[in-house]
Order: sequence, then C-alpha cells, then structure tokens
Amino acid sequence: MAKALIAKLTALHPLPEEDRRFVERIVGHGEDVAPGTDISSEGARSEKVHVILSGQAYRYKVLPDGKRQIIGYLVPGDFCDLFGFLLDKMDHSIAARTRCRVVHLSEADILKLTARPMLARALWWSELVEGAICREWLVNIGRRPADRRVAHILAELHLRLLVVGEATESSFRLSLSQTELADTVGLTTVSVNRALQHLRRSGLISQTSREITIPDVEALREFAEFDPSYLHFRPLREGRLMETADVT
Amino acid sequence: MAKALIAKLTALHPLPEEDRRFVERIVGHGEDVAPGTDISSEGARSEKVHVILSGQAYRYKVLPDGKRQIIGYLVPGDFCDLFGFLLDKMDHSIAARTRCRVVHLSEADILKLTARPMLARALWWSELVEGAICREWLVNIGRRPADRRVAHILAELHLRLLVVGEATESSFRLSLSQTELADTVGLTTVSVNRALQHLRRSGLISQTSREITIPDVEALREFAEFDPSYLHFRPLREGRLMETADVT
DNA sequence: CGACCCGTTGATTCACGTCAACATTGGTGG
DNA sequence: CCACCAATGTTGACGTGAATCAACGGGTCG
Repeated sequence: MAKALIAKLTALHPLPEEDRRFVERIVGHGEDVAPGTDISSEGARSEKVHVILSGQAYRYKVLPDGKRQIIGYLVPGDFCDLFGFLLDKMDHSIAARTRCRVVHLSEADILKLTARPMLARALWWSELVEGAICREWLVNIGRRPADRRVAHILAELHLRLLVVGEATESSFRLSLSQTELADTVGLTTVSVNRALQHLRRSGLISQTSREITIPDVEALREFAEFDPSYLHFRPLREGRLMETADVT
Repeated sequence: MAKALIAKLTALHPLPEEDRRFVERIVGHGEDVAPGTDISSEGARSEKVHVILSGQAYRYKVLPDGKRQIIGYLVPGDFCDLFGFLLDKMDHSIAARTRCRVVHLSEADILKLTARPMLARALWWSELVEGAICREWLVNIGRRPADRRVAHILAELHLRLLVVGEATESSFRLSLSQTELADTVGLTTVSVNRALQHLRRSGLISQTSREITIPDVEALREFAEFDPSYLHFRPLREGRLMETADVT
C-alpha cells in the first residue's frame, strides 16, 4: 500500500531496506477520500500531515467571486501539507480529483521520517521540484497565449505521466476535464476548448474522447516552448553533498 | 555584514550564540554584483550557493520572443540557488535589481549550515514561504483583472517591506519600475500604468514619484482580495515538532 | 425518462495588447 | 551649471484575443 510512496522516495536514491520497512510500518493503510472532497482546507490547522498513497488530487484557491485557480497536482507519494505543519495553517485547499487513499501522519511520524537523512532529502527534493513547476506555470500563465498555454500543460502532463509509466511515447490519457484544464492555465473552458481545437487542426495533437495522441512530440514541445529541464528528472547530481550529513 | 542573513535565520527562533558566530564565520564578506547583471543563470550548474547579503534581486525567465516573467523577489538573507545544488542545474535566472552583496557558499559550507537543526529548519521555512508566495502569484495572474492584480502586488510588497522595517503603516517606496511590475503580474507596462491610475483615481493609493502612500490599508487589501496569511508571518506554530530532532 | 456534467458552437463584448508619440526624470560629462 | 541622453512614465488611437452569454448535443447515472 505504501508502494507509490516508496517508489517516490527511492526515485532519488535506493532506500536502505531498513528505511523501506520503516516507511511501510509508519504509513499503515490510510483511508479513502471521495472525488471532489477536500483532503485539507484553506485555513485549516491540521495536526496531521496527509500523504497520498493512490489517486490524484490538486491544490487550489477560490476567489470571492467563485473563480478557482488550480495551483498544483498531487500524485501518489506526495505530501499534502507540510505547510499546515511547519507554517501555522494551510494557505490553500487540497481536493481529491479521483478516489484517493490518504494516510494521516502525526508529528511524531514525520519526525521519525525526517530524522532519516535519505528520506529527509527526498522530501527536500520533492519540495524543490514542486516549486520549480509552480514557477514554470507562472511563466505559462503570465506570458503565453491561450493555445501555447494549453499545449504547454499538455506537454508537461504527458512527460510527467510518461515518467511514471502512465503514458506512452506518443499518447496519454488526459484525465482532466476542460474545466479543470481551464482553472489550471487561467483561461475559461470556452477558450480551452478552442485552443484544443486549434492544436488538433494544426496536427499537433489528436484526440479521441480523453485519449490524446501526440504524433510528433518534438513539434508539440517546440510550439509550447516546453523545455523539460524544470521538471528535474535527473534528480540529484552526483553530489557528494549530503551523502554523509543530514541536509533534509 | 551577515546581519541580514542572521536576522532572517532568527526570525523563526532565536539562534544560539554559537550558531550565530558560526554563520558569521562562514559567510565572509561576499562580493558586489552590479544592478542588472545575473547572479545565477538558467542552465548553470553552479558549484556554489549564493546568498544575498544586501540589495535586491529577482528570479526570472525569458521566452523565445523576448518576453520576461519575473517569478520571485529576493531580499537580504535569501538563498538563491539551492536548485543548482540539489537539482542538477538552474531552471531560471536570478538578476540583481540593485547593487547586491553576495556570498558564495561551497557545498561544504552548506553542509555545515544544514547540519545545524535550527538553521536547517530556517531554510525549510524560507523555502515553504517562497512556494506559498509563488502560488498566490499564480492565483493573482491567473484569475484577477489588471487593477486588482496590481493592487495585490502592491499590498504584498507593502506588507513584506513593513515587516522588515522598510515601510510605514501607510506608505512605502516602490523600488520597482512599471516595466518590472508588468513582468511580475503578467501585464504590459501600459496596462500597469493605467491600473495604477485607476487605483489613484479611486483613492486607494496616492503617489509622488516612487513613494506610494496608502490612505486606507484595509480598503486596498479588500479591493485586492489580499489576505496576508499566505505570507506566514507567524512562522512556526508552537510546535513541539522539530524542537528536538532535525527535520531540516 | 429526466437531471446533470461535459464538450462544442456562434454571436457579441470588452479588457488588454500593440503601436506610436510625447513628457518627465535622473544621471553623465563637457 | 547646463546640455545631452537614456530610462521611465504617460497618453491616445486602434486592433485583437479571450471573456461572456447563450444555446445545444451527447453521454451517464439515478
């Protein structure tokens, strides 16, 4: 049940068998969260840290007038709310997109986790990558026209899914609705719809229902100005750094 | 010379005298960087971590067509590029806005820093807050009209400056040009200019050259939908957490 | 079968971008 | 001290990309 989490934590570095069993022991089995419900809400001062074991979730904020902005996606292995933990209270909400299996870790659990250099470092890494993605989204929303914006998020999702084995070289299943896509890239559903049509007509993607195929990945990326380096898939560099000490 | 850095690291918690002297020893005196020049460039694989001792800098990316998006501001005490360090290479650039004094820390230095629980925790905290700001910017750019966008960044800058004693309750010096403001909030200079005019005409701000006064802070914040909680100025909660162990 | 969510489309509006000129400021060197 | 220049701020006219509004079709679920 902690498979995804362990996979994530070992993406960086093999995890000592001891750490591995330690994680398994800690996480237990978690509980289910129904699609559409909050895992953690803005303003909450949770005593627990939530970790997604399976399913997908997203971070979001809503404005007074009801507009929503999605500010990140969470996949199995992700920690939801180190925020509520280290920083007073949550500054945004997290909702389950699909049915999710979520574990609640106590402060003590987190303490034990982060006391282990390898695990602590994995947490750091994951946080830095999430920050990098957020910055790239800022560029995407702030400076790109609608069609490139949509192309960019598609290219990102494709690669992220590819890396975890949930996409092929040239196709993937887009699990997001156009509404979610719109709230992610700062457009309306109508604009997203038209942007997708534009991408289809240009032959950059083709679509049957939610299955998206990308005939020429390079072409899509170029159009989207997508440079994958911000995803940092070659995680830690050969660094001696932190090999010995706890950078956490 | 390390004053600002120490101030930052102690914002969370008083730093043991020992840690304090340790920091002072490590940082040395740094070197000057002229305004407008990069402290760290996208794609760089720096062996060093840069820390701003004085002056201001910003993170940014530029698109193929020359458009620029500013994705964060750095103030004295901030670490520039844990990225280049933990994650292979820089995914964005950092430029000095004003003359900056910058120290270069080696891997060994960072190791020594982060080996100290208090300092490591301060790093974590600072990273989390930066992430929170980035997310709020995403909302700002993605979902707010031009005038609110500008109002929001003004409200944020005002508060951030106020906290470090560089603003009064009702006024501050806006050191950013309208061009920089525009690249921050994803608009053009013309739109920023008109948004500012709108704010002036509504009486939400008044301006003499770069000095901005805010007659009614609450009014501005309400208009901007600015809720300061994402800045997390009440840093760590009473948490026993990490009091004893190294969460870093 | 009806209710609802999702995708799609067309007509229209409007916020913001673009372009171009001009004013103002501040710094620099003669 | 003034002349010059570059960067910054301001303004108007105009174009356009995306929002808005509204309607409709298809799939799914109770």
